[in-house]
Amino acid sequence: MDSKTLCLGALMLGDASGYEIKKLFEEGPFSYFHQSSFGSIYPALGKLMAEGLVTCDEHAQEGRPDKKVYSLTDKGRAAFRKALSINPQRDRIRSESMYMLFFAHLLDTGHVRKVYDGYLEGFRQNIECLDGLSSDGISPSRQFVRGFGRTFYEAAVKYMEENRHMLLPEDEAPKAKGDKT
Amino acid sequence: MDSKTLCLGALMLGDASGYEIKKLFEEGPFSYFHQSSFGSIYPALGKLMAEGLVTCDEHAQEGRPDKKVYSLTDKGRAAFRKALSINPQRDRIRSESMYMLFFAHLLDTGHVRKVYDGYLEGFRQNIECLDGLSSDGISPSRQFVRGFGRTFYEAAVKYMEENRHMLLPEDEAPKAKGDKT
DNA sequence: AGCCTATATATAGGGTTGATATATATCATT
DNA sequence: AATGATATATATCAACCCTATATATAGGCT
Repeated sequence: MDSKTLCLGALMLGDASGYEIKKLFEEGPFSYFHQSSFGSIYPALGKLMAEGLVTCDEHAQEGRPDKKVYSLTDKGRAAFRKALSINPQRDRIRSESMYMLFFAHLLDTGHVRKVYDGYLEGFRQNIECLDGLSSDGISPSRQFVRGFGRTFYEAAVKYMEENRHMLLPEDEAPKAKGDKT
Repeated sequence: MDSKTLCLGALMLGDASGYEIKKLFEEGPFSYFHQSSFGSIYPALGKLMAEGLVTCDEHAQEGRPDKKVYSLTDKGRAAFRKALSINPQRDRIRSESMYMLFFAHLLDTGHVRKVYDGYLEGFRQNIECLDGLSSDGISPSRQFVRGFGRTFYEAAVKYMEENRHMLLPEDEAPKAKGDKT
């Protein structure tokens, strides 16, 4: 799914600037299952403009740089639907943490611990973020996707809490004792 | 994590050709959490050779093209450990299926159904694949990662089976009745 | 014959990433 | 005062990766 389609989808949620679109992929609803960077967003928006799929209003702001707010045209909305009517490609995942954990037996224990705990904490934070979101007025689709993400994070936390001993066997005994006192 | 490091890791599992390395990322143990393509593997192997991190033996084969089998040098092993001792970057995920399901309310029901069922079936197949693998002699690290993947796929299947009504409400009633007869 | 599959190596063009630059501000620290 | 951090904004570049393609060797199917 190319960046043009990703931007079209972002604008389906409402008019937005390039920066705001980036935020949707970085911290917003898309961040859990897709990504896109400035280097691809701005050229994509330019192309969408050239193709008549979006329009752009430049707004001056106080205390901030000017802002270009992009809107979908009818043509853009139609193009978006069309782009989403294809067969989806397979999910693509790149996890450096998981790659490192795969080779944990070759790595320094302290480093494995750091990677492990950082990864686990990341999942916990994702759950917190999701739980802090309002579900007022969002579509069932969006609720579905959010719930899917939450399910995954919870399963990850649970698995990692229960199976830490597989990678960090020496952490288990002293920690369990500490908790009991 | 660049393709050089990915190839070094692949060779930690044993000597391999470029094609075999690709297979590790396409269908093998790495396929669940990383990816790498011919377009990056072959140039990476070339660089690793130039840097003295791998060596390469060319083998003639019967009925098949010649095969270049790459091996790690000690220098390559050390470089691999070093590359894995950094802080991992965040996971990167791109899911066209999930992106489409996010916008399911805007799409044709038949298409949503197809995406949904295809996605669900993909998770089921991943579980089958994992279950068909032997766990003889693999490291705890590798078992951990495999178990993590399985946990995720199972959670995904469960969630999708239980929440299909959110995206395909009209599918629920007739199907449930069909099962009861 | 053409197409598909599998095993193999290799590459080109296009797209993406992460870093960077610039701008406008505020705040905190040295 | 200077520096660094943060946030909001637009924009770009070099390096990297992906997809598609080419080629080779073979077998199977239409």
